[in-house]
Amino acid sequence: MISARRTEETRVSDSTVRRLSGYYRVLGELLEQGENTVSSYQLALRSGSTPAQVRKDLSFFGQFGKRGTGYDVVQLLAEIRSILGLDRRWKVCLVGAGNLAHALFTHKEFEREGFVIEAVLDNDPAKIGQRWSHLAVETVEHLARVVRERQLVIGIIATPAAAAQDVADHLVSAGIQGVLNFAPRKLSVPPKVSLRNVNLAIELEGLSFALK
Amino acid sequence: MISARRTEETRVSDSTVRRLSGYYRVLGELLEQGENTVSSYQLALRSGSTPAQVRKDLSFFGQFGKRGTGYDVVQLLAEIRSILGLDRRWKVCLVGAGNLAHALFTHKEFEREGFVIEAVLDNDPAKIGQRWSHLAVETVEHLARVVRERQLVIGIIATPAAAAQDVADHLVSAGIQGVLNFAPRKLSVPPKVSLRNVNLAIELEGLSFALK
DNA sequence: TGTTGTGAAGGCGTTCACAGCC
DNA sequence: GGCTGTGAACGCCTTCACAACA
Repeated sequence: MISARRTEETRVSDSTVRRLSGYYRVLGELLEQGENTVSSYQLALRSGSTPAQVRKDLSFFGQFGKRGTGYDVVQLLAEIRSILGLDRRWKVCLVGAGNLAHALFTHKEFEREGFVIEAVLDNDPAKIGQRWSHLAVETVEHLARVVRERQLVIGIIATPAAAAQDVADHLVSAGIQGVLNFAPRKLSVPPKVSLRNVNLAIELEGLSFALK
Repeated sequence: MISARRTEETRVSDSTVRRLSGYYRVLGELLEQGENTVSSYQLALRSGSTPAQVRKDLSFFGQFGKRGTGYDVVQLLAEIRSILGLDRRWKVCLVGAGNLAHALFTHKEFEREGFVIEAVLDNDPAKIGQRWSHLAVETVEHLARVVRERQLVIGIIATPAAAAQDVADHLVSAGIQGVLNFAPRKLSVPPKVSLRNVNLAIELEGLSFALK
C-alpha cells in the first residue's frame, strides 16, 4: 500500500474531508458486493459527487488509481481509512447523559470505526451512578480528572446550551484535542483544539427556509 | 415591520441560511438580556461570523438596520423568524423509532420553533403500538397514507442505512416536501424535494482527520 | 480505448473599503 | 462619529479539458 501522505503543504478543505467520508462508505459497500475496482465516475455516482471532484480530492493525498482501469477497492479503502485516521482507536468522553447522549452511546457504528466512549458524565444526581453498558455515569465534577487519567482525546458535548461553554473549557484545560458539540451554542476553543458542530435545529431551519 | 422579501433573484447560499440560524439564536439571547439594539460587530462576535458577513447576509433580504445605531433586536428577530419560515407550523413525520428518533422526539426545541412531530413509524413489531407521549408508534406500512391524510410536509429519516432510500421514496411519492436524513447513505430525491443530511460519523471522521 | 492526474479556467462565497445615512 | 449597505476585489473550491498512461 502506497503511503497516504500529503507531499505538498496544500491545506485540504473541509469539503474534501467530508467527501472522503462519503467515498469511504461507498467503498465499504462495493467491497461487500465483491467489486474489485471502481472508477471515479462510479464513485461519484454513488456518493453524490462528480468524477473530477473524486479525482481531485484523492490527488491531495497521492496517486491511487490506474489509468484505464480505475481504483482498486481494497487498496483505496485502506488508503482512505488511513487518511481519515480510522486505523486507530480514539478515546472519547461523552458529556451529558440525556436522550441524545444515549442515542450516540448505543450507536454501534462509532465503535466500529474506532471511536470508543470511555466515560459518560452528567451533573444530574439522578443519572450519576446509572449503568450504561459497561460504564457508570460519573459526575461532571470529575471531568478534568477523568480526561487526564484516561487520556481521552475527543469530547462530545451533549449538554444543554447553557452548560456547553463551561464543559468545553474544562475539556480543553484537561488536554482534550477535539470537540464535537451538539449544543446549540457557538463555542470558543483555542485554535489547536479541533471543533465540529452539529446543530439539529439549523438543519430543520434550513429545510423550513427552502420550503417557504 | 419591513417585509422580509428578496427583491432580486439572487440565489441565497446555504452558508448564509445557516448563519441566519446562528444570528437568530443570538438575537433570542440578546432579547432575554434586555438589549434593544445590536451592531453587526456584536452579532458577529457572538455568532462566530464577521461584521461584513452579517451585513451581507442580511442584505439579501432587505435593509433592516439603522446607520450609526445598528439593528433593532426585536425587529430583526421577527424578520429572521419570517425569513427562516419559523412563523408557522411544520408538520413532521418521524420514520424510525430507535434511540436517535426518541432523542429527536423528546427534544423540546423543535416544537418550540414550530416543528411538530405528528407521526412516528417503525417496522419493528415490538415498537409498533408503543406510546410516545400523545402518539402511538405506527407501522411503516402506513407511511404513505399517514403522510397524505395528515398532510405532513417534512420527513425525518432515522432508520438504518439499508432502509433509508426506500423510506425516502415512499415519503416523496406521498407528497413530502422536505427530508432530513440521519441515515449514513446518500439519498436520491427529486429536485423539488429539499434534502438535508446529518451524518454523525462524518463529523467524528472530520475530527479524526484533523487530529492525525 | 478507457480512465487517471492535474494545470488552468471558472464560479461562487467572503472580505474589503468606502459612500451613504443616522 | 458610528454603523450600515454594497459594489469590487479577493481567494478558494469546483469544473474543465487534456496529456499521460495502462
